[in-house]
Amino acid sequence: MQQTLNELFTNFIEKQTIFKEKDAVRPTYLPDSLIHRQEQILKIGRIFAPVLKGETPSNLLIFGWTGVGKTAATRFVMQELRQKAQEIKRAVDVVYLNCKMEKINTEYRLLARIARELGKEIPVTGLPTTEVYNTVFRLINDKSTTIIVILDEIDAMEQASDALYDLTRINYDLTKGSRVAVVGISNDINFVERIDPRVKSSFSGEDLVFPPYNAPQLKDILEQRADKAFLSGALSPGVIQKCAAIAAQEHGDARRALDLLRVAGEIAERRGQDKVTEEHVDDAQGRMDMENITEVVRTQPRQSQAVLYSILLLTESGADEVETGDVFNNYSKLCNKIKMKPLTQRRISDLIAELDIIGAISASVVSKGRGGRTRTITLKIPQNTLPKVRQTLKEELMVD
DNA sequence: CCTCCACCGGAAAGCCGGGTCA
DNA sequence: TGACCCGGCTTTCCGGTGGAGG
Repeated sequence: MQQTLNELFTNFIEKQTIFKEKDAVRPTYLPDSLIHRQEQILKIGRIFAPVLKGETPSNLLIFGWTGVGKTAATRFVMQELRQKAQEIKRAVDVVYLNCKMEKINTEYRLLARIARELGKEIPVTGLPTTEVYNTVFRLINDKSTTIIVILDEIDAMEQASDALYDLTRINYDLTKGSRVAVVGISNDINFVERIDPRVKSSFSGEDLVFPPYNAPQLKDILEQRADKAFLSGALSPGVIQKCAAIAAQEHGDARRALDLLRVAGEIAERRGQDKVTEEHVDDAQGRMDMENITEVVRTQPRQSQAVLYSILLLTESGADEVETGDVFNNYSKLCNKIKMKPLTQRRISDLIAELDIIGAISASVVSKGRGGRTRTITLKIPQNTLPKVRQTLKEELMVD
Protein backbone atom coordinates (compact mmCIF):
# COMPACT_ATOMS: atom_id res chain seq x y z
CA MET A 1 0.00 0.00 0.00
CA GLN A 2 2.68 2.41 1.07
CA GLN A 3 4.68 1.47 -1.93
CA THR A 4 1.92 2.17 -4.36
CA LEU A 5 0.98 5.46 -2.79
CA ASN A 6 4.56 6.52 -2.96
CA GLU A 7 4.67 5.49 -6.57
CA LEU A 8 1.57 7.44 -7.23
CA PHE A 9 3.09 10.59 -5.80
CA THR A 10 6.39 10.30 -7.63
CA ASN A 11 4.54 9.51 -10.77
CA PHE A 12 2.45 12.56 -10.32
CA ILE A 13 5.42 14.81 -9.83
CA GLU A 14 7.48 13.46 -12.68
CA LYS A 15 4.78 12.88 -15.18
CA GLN A 16 3.61 16.36 -16.03
CA THR A 17 1.78 15.64 -19.20
CA ILE A 18 -0.82 18.34 -19.31
CA PHE A 19 -0.23 21.40 -17.19
CA LYS A 20 2.71 23.73 -17.03
CA GLU A 21 1.27 26.33 -14.66
CA LYS A 22 -2.27 25.50 -13.76
CA ASP A 23 -2.94 28.73 -11.89
CA ALA A 24 -2.99 30.60 -15.17
CA VAL A 25 -6.36 29.05 -16.00
CA ARG A 26 -7.90 30.00 -12.71
CA PRO A 27 -10.33 32.90 -12.80
CA THR A 28 -8.43 34.71 -10.06
CA TYR A 29 -5.23 34.86 -12.04
CA LEU A 30 -4.40 38.39 -13.13
CA PRO A 31 -2.49 38.30 -16.44
CA ASP A 32 0.00 40.97 -17.52
CA SER A 33 -2.45 42.33 -20.00
CA LEU A 34 -6.20 42.09 -20.25
CA ILE A 35 -7.32 41.61 -23.78
CA HIS A 36 -10.63 42.93 -25.09
CA ARG A 37 -11.03 45.24 -22.13
CA GLN A 38 -8.78 48.11 -23.19
CA GLU A 39 -11.63 50.56 -23.56
CA GLN A 40 -13.02 49.90 -20.07
CA ILE A 41 -9.58 49.99 -18.50
CA LEU A 42 -8.89 53.37 -19.99
CA LYS A 43 -12.21 54.69 -18.81
CA ILE A 44 -11.59 53.58 -15.25
CA GLY A 45 -8.12 55.02 -15.52
CA ARG A 46 -9.48 58.35 -16.67
CA ILE A 47 -11.79 58.52 -13.69
CA PHE A 48 -9.08 57.80 -11.16
CA ALA A 49 -6.22 59.70 -12.72
CA PRO A 50 -7.06 62.83 -10.65
CA VAL A 51 -5.94 60.87 -7.60
CA LEU A 52 -2.38 61.32 -8.81
CA LYS A 53 -2.77 65.05 -8.47
CA GLY A 54 -4.39 64.79 -5.10
CA GLU A 55 -7.82 65.58 -6.40
CA THR A 56 -10.99 63.77 -5.45
CA PRO A 57 -12.16 61.28 -8.06
CA SER A 58 -15.84 60.55 -8.59
CA ASN A 59 -17.42 57.43 -7.32
CA LEU A 60 -17.92 54.73 -9.89
CA LEU A 61 -20.39 51.95 -10.47
CA ILE A 62 -19.49 49.06 -12.72
CA PHE A 63 -22.05 46.67 -14.12
CA GLY A 64 -21.95 43.47 -16.11
CA TRP A 65 -22.67 39.75 -16.00
CA THR A 66 -20.39 37.51 -14.00
CA GLY A 67 -17.11 36.71 -15.65
CA VAL A 68 -16.94 39.65 -18.00
CA GLY A 69 -13.79 41.10 -16.48
CA LYS A 70 -15.18 43.70 -14.08
CA THR A 71 -13.09 42.67 -11.14
CA ALA A 72 -10.02 41.88 -13.20
CA ALA A 73 -10.11 45.23 -14.98
CA THR A 74 -10.58 47.13 -11.75
CA ARG A 75 -7.79 45.32 -9.98
CA PHE A 76 -5.59 45.87 -12.99
CA VAL A 77 -6.14 49.61 -13.02
CA MET A 78 -5.64 49.86 -9.27
CA GLN A 79 -2.39 47.97 -9.49
CA GLU A 80 -1.04 50.38 -12.08
CA LEU A 81 -2.40 53.37 -10.24
CA ARG A 82 -0.70 52.36 -7.04
CA GLN A 83 2.54 51.86 -8.86
CA LYS A 84 2.37 55.27 -10.46
CA ALA A 85 1.45 56.87 -7.17
CA GLN A 86 4.44 55.28 -5.54
CA GLU A 87 6.70 56.63 -8.25
CA ILE A 88 5.61 60.16 -7.60
CA LYS A 89 5.33 59.58 -3.85
CA ARG A 90 1.68 60.19 -3.39
CA ALA A 91 -0.33 58.25 -0.84
CA VAL A 92 -3.03 56.04 -2.26
CA ASP A 93 -4.67 53.14 -0.48
CA VAL A 94 -6.85 50.64 -2.19
CA VAL A 95 -9.21 48.56 -0.12
CA TYR A 96 -10.73 45.67 -2.01
CA LEU A 97 -13.73 43.99 -0.42
CA ASN A 98 -15.95 41.28 -1.78
CA CYS A 99 -19.25 41.98 -0.09
CA LYS A 100 -20.87 38.67 -0.83
CA MET A 101 -17.98 36.39 0.01
CA GLU A 102 -17.06 38.24 3.14
CA LYS A 103 -20.70 38.65 4.10
CA ILE A 104 -20.44 42.39 4.36
CA ASN A 105 -24.07 43.36 4.44
CA THR A 106 -24.45 45.72 7.33
CA GLU A 107 -23.13 49.13 8.22
CA TYR A 108 -21.21 47.70 11.15
CA ARG A 109 -19.43 45.05 9.12
CA LEU A 110 -18.40 47.35 6.33
CA LEU A 111 -16.90 49.86 8.73
CA ALA A 112 -15.21 47.18 10.78
CA ARG A 113 -13.75 45.63 7.67
CA ILE A 114 -12.35 48.93 6.42
CA ALA A 115 -10.87 49.62 9.82
CA ARG A 116 -9.11 46.29 9.76
CA GLU A 117 -7.78 47.02 6.32
CA LEU A 118 -6.33 50.24 7.68
CA GLY A 119 -4.60 48.36 10.43
CA LYS A 120 -7.06 48.56 13.30
CA GLU A 121 -8.82 45.46 14.58
CA ILE A 122 -12.47 45.87 15.41
CA PRO A 123 -14.44 43.12 17.17
CA VAL A 124 -17.02 41.28 15.07
CA THR A 125 -19.75 42.68 17.24
CA GLY A 126 -20.33 44.42 20.49
CA LEU A 127 -19.54 48.05 19.83
CA PRO A 128 -22.10 50.68 18.96
CA THR A 129 -22.02 51.34 15.23
CA THR A 130 -21.41 55.04 15.64
CA GLU A 131 -18.27 54.34 17.58
CA VAL A 132 -16.94 52.16 14.78
CA TYR A 133 -17.74 54.95 12.35
CA ASN A 134 -15.77 57.40 14.46
CA THR A 135 -12.82 55.05 14.61
CA VAL A 136 -12.77 54.63 10.86
CA PHE A 137 -13.18 58.33 10.39
CA ARG A 138 -10.21 59.09 12.61
CA LEU A 139 -8.08 56.49 10.90
CA ILE A 140 -8.74 57.99 7.52
CA ASN A 141 -8.52 61.57 8.63
CA ASP A 142 -5.14 61.15 10.30
CA LYS A 143 -3.61 59.38 7.39
CA SER A 144 -3.96 62.11 4.76
CA THR A 145 -4.27 59.81 1.83
CA THR A 146 -6.71 58.91 -0.87
CA ILE A 147 -8.55 55.73 -0.11
CA ILE A 148 -10.28 53.88 -2.87
CA VAL A 149 -12.77 51.40 -1.53
CA ILE A 150 -13.77 48.73 -4.00
CA LEU A 151 -17.00 47.00 -3.13
CA ASP A 152 -17.27 43.93 -5.28
CA GLU A 153 -20.70 42.30 -5.50
CA ILE A 154 -22.15 45.40 -3.94
CA ASP A 155 -25.67 44.02 -4.45
CA ALA A 156 -25.14 42.10 -1.24
CA MET A 157 -25.24 45.43 0.58
CA GLU A 158 -28.62 46.37 -0.74
CA GLN A 159 -30.17 46.18 2.71
CA ALA A 160 -27.46 48.37 4.15
CA SER A 161 -27.73 51.61 2.29
CA ASP A 162 -26.78 53.40 5.50
CA ALA A 163 -23.36 51.90 5.13
CA LEU A 164 -22.95 53.17 1.61
CA TYR A 165 -24.23 56.53 2.68
CA ASP A 166 -21.63 56.72 5.43
CA LEU A 167 -18.91 56.01 2.98
CA THR A 168 -19.93 58.63 0.49
CA ARG A 169 -20.64 61.22 3.14
CA ILE A 170 -17.34 60.83 4.90
CA ASN A 171 -15.65 63.19 2.45
CA TYR A 172 -17.60 66.14 3.76
CA ASP A 173 -16.31 65.64 7.26
CA LEU A 174 -12.67 64.96 6.53
CA THR A 175 -10.44 67.85 7.51
CA LYS A 176 -6.84 66.98 6.75
CA GLY A 177 -6.84 66.38 3.05
CA SER A 178 -7.84 62.73 3.03
CA ARG A 179 -10.28 61.55 0.42
CA VAL A 180 -12.45 58.52 -0.03
CA ALA A 181 -13.69 57.20 -3.35
CA VAL A 182 -15.94 54.23 -3.83
CA VAL A 183 -16.07 51.76 -6.68
CA GLY A 184 -19.13 49.54 -6.65
CA ILE A 185 -19.14 46.42 -8.77
CA SER A 186 -22.43 44.71 -9.45
CA ASN A 187 -23.80 42.14 -11.81
CA ASP A 188 -27.27 43.51 -11.51
CA ILE A 189 -27.99 46.53 -13.64
CA ASN A 190 -31.16 47.27 -11.73
CA PHE A 191 -29.23 47.63 -8.55
CA VAL A 192 -29.21 51.41 -8.83
CA GLU A 193 -32.96 51.56 -8.99
CA ARG A 194 -33.30 49.85 -5.67
CA ILE A 195 -30.85 51.75 -3.54
CA ASP A 196 -31.45 54.71 -1.32
CA PRO A 197 -31.80 57.91 -3.35
CA ARG A 198 -29.23 59.68 -1.16
CA VAL A 199 -26.68 57.06 -2.06
CA LYS A 200 -27.77 57.04 -5.64
CA SER A 201 -27.05 60.69 -6.09
CA SER A 202 -23.52 60.32 -4.80
CA PHE A 203 -22.86 57.75 -7.47
CA SER A 204 -24.46 59.79 -10.16
CA GLY A 205 -22.63 60.47 -13.34
CA GLU A 206 -20.10 57.74 -13.60
CA ASP A 207 -21.10 54.27 -14.45
CA LEU A 208 -19.63 51.73 -16.71
CA VAL A 209 -21.17 48.68 -18.30
CA PHE A 210 -19.05 45.72 -19.28
CA PRO A 211 -20.56 43.89 -22.24
CA PRO A 212 -20.38 40.08 -22.35
CA TYR A 213 -17.54 38.53 -24.28
CA ASN A 214 -18.46 36.86 -27.54
CA ALA A 215 -17.08 33.51 -28.63
CA PRO A 216 -14.07 34.82 -30.60
CA GLN A 217 -13.09 37.08 -27.71
CA LEU A 218 -13.35 34.23 -25.25
CA LYS A 219 -11.20 32.21 -27.59
CA ASP A 220 -8.51 34.89 -27.50
CA ILE A 221 -8.61 35.01 -23.74
CA LEU A 222 -8.40 31.26 -23.38
CA GLU A 223 -5.51 31.10 -25.81
CA GLN A 224 -3.60 33.72 -23.87
CA ARG A 225 -4.03 31.79 -20.66
CA ALA A 226 -3.61 28.34 -22.16
CA ASP A 227 -0.21 29.32 -23.48
CA LYS A 228 0.99 29.70 -19.93
CA ALA A 229 -1.04 27.00 -18.33
CA PHE A 230 -0.63 24.01 -20.62
CA LEU A 231 2.36 22.23 -22.07
CA SER A 232 2.57 22.78 -25.79
CA GLY A 233 0.58 20.19 -27.64
CA ALA A 234 -1.52 19.21 -24.66
CA LEU A 235 -4.67 20.63 -26.16
CA SER A 236 -6.33 18.97 -29.11
CA PRO A 237 -7.49 21.41 -31.72
CA GLY A 238 -11.05 22.46 -31.05
CA VAL A 239 -10.88 22.25 -27.27
CA ILE A 240 -10.51 25.97 -26.76
CA GLN A 241 -13.11 26.65 -29.39
CA LYS A 242 -15.52 24.40 -27.60
CA CYS A 243 -15.00 25.96 -24.18
CA ALA A 244 -15.41 29.39 -25.72
CA ALA A 245 -18.60 28.38 -27.48
CA ILE A 246 -20.20 26.93 -24.35
CA ALA A 247 -19.33 29.93 -22.23
CA ALA A 248 -20.44 32.37 -24.91
CA GLN A 249 -23.90 30.86 -24.70
CA GLU A 250 -23.97 31.49 -21.00
CA HIS A 251 -23.77 35.26 -21.22
CA GLY A 252 -20.12 35.36 -22.28
CA ASP A 253 -18.74 34.26 -18.96
CA ALA A 254 -14.94 34.05 -19.09
CA ARG A 255 -14.80 32.54 -15.64
CA ARG A 256 -16.92 29.66 -16.80
CA ALA A 257 -14.76 29.23 -19.90
CA LEU A 258 -11.58 29.09 -17.84
CA ASP A 259 -13.07 26.67 -15.35
CA LEU A 260 -14.21 24.39 -18.13
CA LEU A 261 -10.78 24.38 -19.68
CA ARG A 262 -9.07 23.74 -16.39
CA VAL A 263 -11.40 20.96 -15.27
CA ALA A 264 -11.16 19.32 -18.70
CA GLY A 265 -7.42 19.35 -18.25
CA GLU A 266 -7.71 17.85 -14.79
CA ILE A 267 -9.94 15.08 -16.04
CA ALA A 268 -7.49 14.22 -18.82
CA GLU A 269 -4.63 14.29 -16.34
CA ARG A 270 -6.36 12.01 -13.91
CA ARG A 271 -7.11 9.52 -16.62
CA GLY A 272 -3.44 9.48 -17.45
CA GLN A 273 -3.94 10.86 -20.92
CA ASP A 274 -1.55 13.38 -22.39
CA LYS A 275 -3.98 15.26 -24.53
CA VAL A 276 -7.13 17.15 -23.64
CA THR A 277 -9.96 16.36 -26.03
CA GLU A 278 -13.41 17.77 -26.67
CA GLU A 279 -14.83 14.77 -24.89
CA HIS A 280 -13.06 15.88 -21.74
CA VAL A 281 -14.75 19.24 -22.08
CA ASP A 282 -18.14 17.54 -22.20
CA ASP A 283 -17.31 15.58 -19.09
CA ALA A 284 -16.08 18.71 -17.37
CA GLN A 285 -19.33 20.47 -18.11
CA GLY A 286 -21.41 17.63 -16.72
CA ARG A 287 -19.32 17.28 -13.64
CA MET A 288 -19.29 20.97 -12.85
CA ASP A 289 -23.04 21.22 -13.08
CA MET A 290 -23.53 18.30 -10.78
CA GLU A 291 -20.99 19.45 -8.25
CA ASN A 292 -22.34 22.95 -8.15
CA ILE A 293 -25.84 21.80 -7.43
CA THR A 294 -24.98 19.25 -4.77
CA GLU A 295 -22.66 21.72 -3.12
CA VAL A 296 -25.39 24.33 -2.93
CA VAL A 297 -27.78 21.78 -1.46
CA ARG A 298 -25.25 20.54 1.03
CA THR A 299 -24.45 23.98 2.37
CA GLN A 300 -28.09 24.94 2.83
CA PRO A 301 -29.37 25.33 6.42
CA ARG A 302 -30.99 22.21 7.82
CA GLN A 303 -34.52 23.61 7.78
CA SER A 304 -34.15 24.54 4.13
CA GLN A 305 -32.92 21.09 3.35
CA ALA A 306 -35.96 19.63 5.04
CA VAL A 307 -38.24 21.82 2.94
CA LEU A 308 -36.42 20.87 -0.23
CA TYR A 309 -36.57 17.21 0.68
CA SER A 310 -40.31 17.48 1.22
CA ILE A 311 -40.73 19.02 -2.20
CA LEU A 312 -38.59 16.30 -3.67
CA LEU A 313 -40.67 13.56 -2.05
CA LEU A 314 -43.93 15.10 -3.21
CA THR A 315 -42.61 15.49 -6.72
CA GLU A 316 -41.46 11.90 -6.87
CA SER A 317 -44.78 10.56 -5.72
CA GLY A 318 -46.49 11.82 -8.82
CA ALA A 319 -47.39 15.49 -8.87
CA ASP A 320 -45.04 17.73 -10.79
CA GLU A 321 -46.57 20.82 -9.27
CA VAL A 322 -46.99 21.23 -5.52
CA GLU A 323 -48.37 24.01 -3.35
CA THR A 324 -47.20 25.67 -0.18
CA GLY A 325 -49.81 23.88 1.91
CA ASP A 326 -48.75 20.43 0.67
CA VAL A 327 -45.14 21.23 1.32
CA PHE A 328 -45.86 22.47 4.80
CA ASN A 329 -47.83 19.37 5.73
CA ASN A 330 -45.19 17.08 4.39
CA TYR A 331 -42.49 19.09 6.06
CA SER A 332 -44.26 18.88 9.42
CA LYS A 333 -44.43 15.12 9.13
CA LEU A 334 -40.79 14.97 8.21
CA CYS A 335 -39.87 17.08 11.21
CA ASN A 336 -41.77 14.73 13.41
CA LYS A 337 -39.93 11.78 11.97
CA ILE A 338 -36.44 13.18 12.30
CA LYS A 339 -37.20 14.92 15.59
CA MET A 340 -36.62 18.44 14.45
CA LYS A 341 -38.55 21.43 15.75
CA PRO A 342 -40.92 22.49 13.00
CA LEU A 343 -41.09 26.13 11.97
CA THR A 344 -44.20 28.15 11.28
CA GLN A 345 -45.87 28.25 7.91
CA ARG A 346 -44.90 31.89 7.60
CA ARG A 347 -41.28 30.95 7.88
CA ILE A 348 -41.61 28.05 5.45
CA SER A 349 -43.10 30.48 3.00
CA ASP A 350 -39.86 32.46 3.19
CA LEU A 351 -37.72 29.37 2.89
CA ILE A 352 -39.58 28.39 -0.23
CA ALA A 353 -38.92 31.83 -1.65
CA GLU A 354 -35.24 31.42 -0.85
CA LEU A 355 -35.06 28.05 -2.54
CA ASP A 356 -36.54 29.75 -5.56
CA ILE A 357 -33.84 32.38 -5.52
CA ILE A 358 -31.01 29.89 -5.42
CA GLY A 359 -32.65 28.08 -8.30
CA ALA A 360 -33.35 24.71 -6.72
CA ILE A 361 -37.04 25.14 -7.35
CA SER A 362 -39.20 27.51 -9.27
CA ALA A 363 -42.09 28.99 -7.34
CA SER A 364 -44.63 31.52 -8.45
CA VAL A 365 -47.73 32.87 -6.77
CA VAL A 366 -50.93 31.94 -8.48
CA SER A 367 -54.52 32.45 -7.59
CA LYS A 368 -56.89 29.53 -7.80
CA GLY A 369 -60.04 31.48 -7.16
CA ARG A 370 -61.99 29.85 -4.39
CA GLY A 371 -59.02 27.55 -3.98
CA GLY A 372 -57.13 30.49 -2.58
CA ARG A 373 -53.81 32.03 -3.35
CA THR A 374 -50.66 30.01 -3.14
CA ARG A 375 -47.29 29.29 -4.64
CA THR A 376 -46.98 26.74 -7.37
CA ILE A 377 -43.71 24.95 -6.94
CA THR A 378 -41.74 22.86 -9.38
CA LEU A 379 -38.43 21.19 -8.78
CA LYS A 380 -35.66 22.69 -10.90
CA ILE A 381 -32.99 20.08 -10.36
CA PRO A 382 -31.91 18.35 -13.57
CA GLN A 383 -32.95 14.71 -13.92
CA ASN A 384 -29.40 13.34 -13.97
CA THR A 385 -28.33 14.99 -10.73
CA LEU A 386 -31.52 14.13 -8.89
CA PRO A 387 -30.28 10.85 -7.38
CA LYS A 388 -27.18 12.52 -6.06
CA VAL A 389 -29.15 15.39 -4.59
CA ARG A 390 -31.56 13.02 -2.92
CA GLN A 391 -28.66 11.08 -1.48
CA THR A 392 -27.09 14.29 -0.19
CA LEU A 393 -30.30 15.40 1.46
CA LYS A 394 -30.83 12.01 3.08
CA GLU A 395 -27.35 12.11 4.53
CA GLU A 396 -27.69 15.66 5.76
CA LEU A 397 -31.07 15.08 7.35
CA MET A 398 -30.27 11.58 8.50
CA VAL A 399 -33.48 10.00 7.29
CA ASP A 400 -33.65 6.40 6.19
C1' DC B 1 -70.72 41.83 -9.37
C1' DC B 2 -69.62 39.99 -5.00
C1' DT B 3 -67.50 36.36 -1.93
C1' DC B 4 -64.31 34.05 0.11
C1' DC B 5 -60.39 30.78 -0.01
C1' DA B 6 -55.52 29.81 1.32
C1' DC B 7 -52.23 31.57 1.33
C1' DC B 8 -48.84 36.05 0.55
C1' DG B 9 -45.81 39.29 2.58
C1' DG B 10 -44.84 43.56 5.52
C1' DA B 11 -43.90 45.08 10.34
C1' DA B 12 -42.54 44.44 14.77
C1' DA B 13 -40.89 42.15 18.32
C1' DG B 14 -38.45 38.15 20.80
C1' DC B 15 -34.76 35.06 21.40
C1' DC B 16 -30.06 33.59 21.05
C1' DG B 17 -25.16 33.47 20.82
C1' DG B 18 -21.72 36.34 19.90
C1' DG B 19 -19.29 40.38 21.74
C1' DT B 20 -17.55 45.15 24.63
C1' DC B 21 -16.77 47.85 28.57
C1' DA B 22 -16.54 49.91 33.29
C1' DT C 1 -20.31 41.17 37.11
C1' DG C 2 -24.23 43.46 34.76
C1' DA C 3 -25.68 46.72 31.35
C1' DC C 4 -25.56 47.07 26.66
C1' DC C 5 -24.74 46.20 21.53
C1' DC C 6 -24.94 43.48 17.09
C1' DG C 7 -26.78 40.23 13.54
C1' DG C 8 -29.49 36.27 12.27
C1' DC C 9 -33.34 33.60 12.67
C1' DT C 10 -37.94 33.01 13.97
C1' DT C 11 -42.68 33.97 15.68
C1' DT C 12 -46.78 36.82 16.05
C1' DC C 13 -50.00 39.62 14.13
C1' DC C 14 -52.50 40.99 10.48
C1' DG C 15 -54.00 43.49 6.39
C1' DG C 16 -54.11 42.15 1.47
C1' DT C 17 -55.50 39.69 -2.80
C1' DG C 18 -56.56 37.20 -7.92
C1' DG C 19 -59.97 35.02 -9.62
C1' DA C 20 -63.40 30.61 -9.70
C1' DG C 21 -67.72 29.98 -8.20
C1' DG C 22 -71.98 31.63 -6.68
